[in-house]
Amino acid sequence: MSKARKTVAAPLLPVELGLTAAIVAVNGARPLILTARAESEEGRAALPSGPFDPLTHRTLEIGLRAWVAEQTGAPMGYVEQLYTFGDRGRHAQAGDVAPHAVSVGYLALTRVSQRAEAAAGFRDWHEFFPWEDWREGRPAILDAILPRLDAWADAAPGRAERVGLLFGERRDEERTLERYELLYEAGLVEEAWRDGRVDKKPGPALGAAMRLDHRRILATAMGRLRAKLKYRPVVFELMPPSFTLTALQRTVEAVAGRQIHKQNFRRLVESTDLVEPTGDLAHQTGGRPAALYRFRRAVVAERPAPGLRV
Amino acid sequence: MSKARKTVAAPLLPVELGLTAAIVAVNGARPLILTARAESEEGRAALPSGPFDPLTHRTLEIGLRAWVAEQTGAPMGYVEQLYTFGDRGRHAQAGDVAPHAVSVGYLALTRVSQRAEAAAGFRDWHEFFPWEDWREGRPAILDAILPRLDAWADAAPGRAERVGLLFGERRDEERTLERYELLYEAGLVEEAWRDGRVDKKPGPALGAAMRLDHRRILATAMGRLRAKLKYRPVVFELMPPSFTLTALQRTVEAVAGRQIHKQNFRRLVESTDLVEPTGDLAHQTGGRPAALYRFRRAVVAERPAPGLRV
DNA sequence: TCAAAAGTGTTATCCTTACACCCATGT
DNA sequence: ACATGGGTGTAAGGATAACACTTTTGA
Repeated sequence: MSKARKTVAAPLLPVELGLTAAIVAVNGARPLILTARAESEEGRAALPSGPFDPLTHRTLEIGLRAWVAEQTGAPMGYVEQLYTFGDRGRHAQAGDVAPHAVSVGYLALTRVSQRAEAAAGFRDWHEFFPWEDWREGRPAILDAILPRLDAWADAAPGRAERVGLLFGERRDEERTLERYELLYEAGLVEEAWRDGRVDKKPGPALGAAMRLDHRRILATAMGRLRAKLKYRPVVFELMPPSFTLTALQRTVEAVAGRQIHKQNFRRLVESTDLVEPTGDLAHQTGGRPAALYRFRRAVVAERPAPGLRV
Repeated sequence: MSKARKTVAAPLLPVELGLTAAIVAVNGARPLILTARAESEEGRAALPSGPFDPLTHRTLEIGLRAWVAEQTGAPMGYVEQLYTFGDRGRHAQAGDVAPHAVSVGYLALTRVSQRAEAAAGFRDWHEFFPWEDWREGRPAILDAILPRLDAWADAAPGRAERVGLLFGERRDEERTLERYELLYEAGLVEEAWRDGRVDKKPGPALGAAMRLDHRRILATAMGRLRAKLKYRPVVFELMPPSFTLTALQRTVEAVAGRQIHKQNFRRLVESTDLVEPTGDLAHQTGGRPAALYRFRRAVVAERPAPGLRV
């Protein structure tokens, strides 16, 4: 604690900086992630990513918006920085061309039309995280996962508690990253043995793998989004201008990965003043027509933490 | 939404990457931030910062730990990445030598001995954020701040709501960054006119300024720490191995910047099983001796979100 | 004996959760 | 007429917030 007064003013070393985006949309009840089919790495899915060009872009976020608009043609509404990944493991497979590239991960929210979905490269995020969908109750795939995790947990103390906490009924839906990292440690996802960190375990790899550490970035995005729903009105970035309360609920459920009690959800939405009726009705519901609502942008200025504390 | 399948594989452009740390400790009732006296910029306080050297450090965090240990001699316990700042504004004053340096900000928690505090460069964080200390009720400095903010708010619609929401009695203590940024927008902090973004407003600058955007990083660190207290047992990184419940409360209050109801705090601590009695008593309390407690590390494995939801 | 801080008991209120039924429409 | 989803009322339980008083020690 003696020389704390000295600032290192040595010249910084150049590093290659990439920007990677987890662009999320919801279509009906399907949570979607925009993928770019990678040309290398055996066609594994990748998140769209591009370089940060400090000469043309004033800030990181401006750089991101620029090339996502260029690649997807759709402007992103909500954009939020997630995390900066500087792990050497990222490039274990990449031929060591750039063993130290640093990548800044972003979460972006957008809307997608019914038909543009597949054409644009959107895929259900549960293809990559099948264990995260508890909307129909405990996902069946856990019957395949838990025995393998239990076997791994038996080999060291403390592991069993982590498994129970992250994958049990009482799990916290926001801890998607920790769940993925646990599966990585346990050698059950392809990335783990591809990076050469952990030996391949017997049995199939869990979920579709992604390029580099993109699945980790997606896990981070999912967790952050699930957490953010509760205290910021971000769901509305995923909704069309007017929507029914059931559509809103389906969207929240798609993101949160679990069912929500209908009445309580409605009371919550009403009590928060997040929406107001447009006066119109939706008739294509299959049953009684539903009242249409729109987001009240004003709440953001009124309440300290407007969100849907489901 | 048409060409989303193409991954940009163009070579990344080199960028200078720095690591900046907000190293926090609490001494008694004083929340502290470790500063490095900057040699340039008229002796303004700076956060310790250093370059990321990709050749010697495997990850960003390892790089950070290495040079903080080197500079301060004290190993950091808890370390968490905050945000990556790539704003050109950072260097408006720096002579345009490196107009596009990117800096990764970190929050670190450490313990400080009674006497090492000043010698090591620790300063009360309220020197930089005097409006954040509501422990004795509404801070007096608001009498000087609010009229100036109100004047600024009168010039455009919507501003008054933001001011009320961020600086009123019902404010959210976690939104330190937004408060700082509002003062920046309003031209009331030195950084605002130093960066040339906003004209200097009449009246003194609020709080002590810091080098570059270090005060913004500190604001981010304070907000993140205040939020984290509530769902992770991070306070204990600031406590000695054994402590009284009152000392724990003082520490939480120092970080949160507000008073806590004694009985409710104690019940909360008990109900969460975060601590256990050591069996010893502290006699230097000035009154009745207090029971000493220690942190129960086991809770982390037991409960989904262990923290002090004050 | 008294100042100073430790430590406890109780109540009112709000929020969360759960449950079950009726309503309006398109087919 | 009936299937389908829209829409509501109410009650129990737990968490939170507010209150004031007793206890134990060092000086």
